[in-house]
Amino acid sequence: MARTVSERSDVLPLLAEAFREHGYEGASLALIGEATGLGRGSLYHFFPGGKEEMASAVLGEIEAWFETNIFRVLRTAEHPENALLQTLDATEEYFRSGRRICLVGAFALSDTRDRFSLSLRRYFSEWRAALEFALSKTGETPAEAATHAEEIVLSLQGALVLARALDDPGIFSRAIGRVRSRLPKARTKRRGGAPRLP
Amino acid sequence: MARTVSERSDVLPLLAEAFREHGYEGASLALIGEATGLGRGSLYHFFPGGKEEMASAVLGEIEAWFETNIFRVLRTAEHPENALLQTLDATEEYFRSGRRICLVGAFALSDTRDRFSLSLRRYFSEWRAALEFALSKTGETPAEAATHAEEIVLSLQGALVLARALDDPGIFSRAIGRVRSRLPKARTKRRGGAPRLP
DNA sequence: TAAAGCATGTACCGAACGATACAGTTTTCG
DNA sequence: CGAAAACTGTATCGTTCGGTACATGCTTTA
Repeated sequence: MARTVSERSDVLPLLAEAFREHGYEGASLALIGEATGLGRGSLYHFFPGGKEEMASAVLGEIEAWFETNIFRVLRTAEHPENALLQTLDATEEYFRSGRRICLVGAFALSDTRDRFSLSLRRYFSEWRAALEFALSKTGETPAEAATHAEEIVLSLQGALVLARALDDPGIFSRAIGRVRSRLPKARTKRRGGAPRLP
Repeated sequence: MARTVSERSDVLPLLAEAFREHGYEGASLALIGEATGLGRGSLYHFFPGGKEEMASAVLGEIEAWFETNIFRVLRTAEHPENALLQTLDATEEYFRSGRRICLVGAFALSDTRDRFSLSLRRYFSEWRAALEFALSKTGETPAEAATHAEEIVLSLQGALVLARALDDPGIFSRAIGRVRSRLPKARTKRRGGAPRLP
């Protein structure tokens, strides 16, 4: 009765969506099975550790995505001003302009926080550190950069909460816009090398 | 086997604490019974509607507290600048300087959002509206006041998320401080009567 | 003090939970 | 081809879930 070959990585997005919609406790195995199209057997084949391993894997993939598309970009950019704008765009797209919640933030406010505290800390502190690094490269003082970075992460998270509660994604877009407008201005002079995204 | 007379209002804070710690789904009746010291019988005597009514009552009490201590103060203050500072202090105290999460925010990010969507909307929109009103009375333009109010609520919520995730209450205190410093300055001149704003 | 009504603890219910066992089916590869 | 490995659906485990029933005892009224 086996079906076509599935890969663990294939079900991760579906799994993530299920946890996003229902939370850790709320996502029952029946629900997860429905969301992924997999039976309990398959689920436990891919994730022997059960529900906890499923959530852990989802968090891992989220971290990996942010590491690739946000943190690394901020850390390695030649032009930090452009990198900041670029990662802000990527963030807005990732959260579907406020229609999608941050699973990490949701976990942080739930009682699953303790279970995944390491992942949660890493996610937020890396984000903050990467922003801080890029901001300080734009010429902000260490103190300014630290405060500014913290405020950016916090604004995005708060905007997601509010957007969700008021069912108004515009709140998130506006918050992103405000963050963008407070960024150090990018140099207008474009050097000949490899121009960053427009 | 009855014990001393309890009042419904007596158990609400304990109930709130249980929901804060474990979330709606995570707070089982066994846990709630333990937290409140009440058996299922008493619980269902006070809250015939079961768990949903318990959570509803808790949200109601939270709303009432904010209405009294925050929203009304902002709406009826003679000196909005002072009211803003005062309610900010009250907010910091309420959230125990970042050590306590916002149950309403937590609910907003969980799958219980739909169940209590009305309460969640009311809480945040009243908060925002009250801030907006007070800010516009300080002389901010309607557009400025609206944006500013939204940003304050959002910052506080985001700070609570971050403080929880990073286990660093200081994040919340710093955020409050930043909000405070961006408030329109209160007039130092104190007139005897009831001074109106220009 | 006796009746009345409220408050409470205990036992219990069916349903759903997370998890496991296992047989059956497909894929892989020598 | 044929055996080993990978995969998946079903049945079922023991537990816990939210919720109910009810007898017992306390507090209040008279």
